[in-house]
Amino acid sequence: VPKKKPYHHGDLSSRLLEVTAEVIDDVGVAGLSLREVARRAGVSHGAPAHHFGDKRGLLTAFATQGFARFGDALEAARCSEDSGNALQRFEATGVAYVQFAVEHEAHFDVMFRPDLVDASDEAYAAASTRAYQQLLLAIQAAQAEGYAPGVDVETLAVAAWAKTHGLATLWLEGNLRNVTGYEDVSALARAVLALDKG
Amino acid sequence: VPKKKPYHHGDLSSRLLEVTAEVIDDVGVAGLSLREVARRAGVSHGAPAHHFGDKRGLLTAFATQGFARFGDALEAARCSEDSGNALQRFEATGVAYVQFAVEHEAHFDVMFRPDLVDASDEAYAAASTRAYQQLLLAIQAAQAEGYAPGVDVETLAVAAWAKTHGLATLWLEGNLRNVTGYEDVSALARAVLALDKG
DNA sequence: TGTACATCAGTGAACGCGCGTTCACTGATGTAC
DNA sequence: TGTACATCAGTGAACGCGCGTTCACTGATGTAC
Repeated sequence: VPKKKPYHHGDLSSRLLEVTAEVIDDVGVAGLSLREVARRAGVSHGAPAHHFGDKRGLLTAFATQGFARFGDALEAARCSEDSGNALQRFEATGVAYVQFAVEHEAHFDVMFRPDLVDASDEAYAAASTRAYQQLLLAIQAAQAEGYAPGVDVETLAVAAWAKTHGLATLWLEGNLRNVTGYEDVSALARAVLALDKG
Repeated sequence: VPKKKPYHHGDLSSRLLEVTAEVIDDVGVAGLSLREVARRAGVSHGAPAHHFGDKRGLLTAFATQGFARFGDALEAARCSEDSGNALQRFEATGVAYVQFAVEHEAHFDVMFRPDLVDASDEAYAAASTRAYQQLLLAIQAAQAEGYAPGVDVETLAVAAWAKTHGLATLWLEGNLRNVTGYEDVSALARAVLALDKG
């Protein structure tokens, strides 16, 4: 299948999203500007508006891309066949949550920011819902195998979400820098998430 | 004890901190500017620099104030005599964490932001350490009464912190808006934190 | 194959804006005698 | 009580900056015939 022959740049809108990640890595979300993104993409400062309308548009597309990849990562963990039972896969999904945040900090920093993003955007909503579904499915599977019998799924979901999201944000903000005794974030996440086994 | 007679305004630096909270409530941390703070305090735009040096200085003082109040709130919950045993007080401390975040959103939004704050500021470091101590003390007391025997305190602390911090941030960012069946955040927090009892 | 035309990606000048910071100053307050 | 002086809180003009957005445009690409 031959790629669509693009116009001038080739594939500017993808490239702008890549550059967005780089800029956020360098100067943070707050420091991101359309003009800097354009500059690094080697394109005039008006170009991004052509593809994304405005700054919010760019960030919405960026967050959507993040949620798509996030959903993939969670699904992969949830469906992994390495671990025998559903409870283990549930834990692995939680670890994947934290790992994704650390490995894709730029995306993660924008994904949950309704102040920066157009939350009513259809693609955005769909991608974030799909990611959340992975968490729910992992919990339901674990519960079907006897985990937390009789407890409301929604409550379990909030608990799992809070724990992983809290770990991720605390780590990214540098608040866990003093925690010793763990090789990396994943090891810490594994230890923390294993606590409420059974 | 008569109050110190102040200079012109009376107590401008306290007032500036109050106004900072109002501005953040209205336009978010990202939208905060020294000029707007000065404007709302009815003072020239150069005045804040006089008290706080620069923007980072203002935010550092604001975050420090937040941590001081936060520490008080956690300590009050940890030492509350309403609940009989240490495990209950540990849970109450967690609920207080979430409750503080929701009731003092402006402060909370700045407290954990090393990108906005001078983390090496002594008063800031002291206030945040003190708050963290409350969490540790609550856990140690619970453990002394048989909670999570043999588990590393640090791991327990990270788990508790992650859970409460995650709840708080998810709630504040509006991500738990769809969760039904709970009267308010505190009820949700209570349910979530009660899960890993025993 | 060649030509005329339509499309649309990207340009670059221009706009108006609010910001943080600096700095010489004013004038209110407190203090020494 | 009164006067001279020192302190310092707050003023306001000025600076230079980068930003988001708009818009008439250029010119490369694709298409119809």
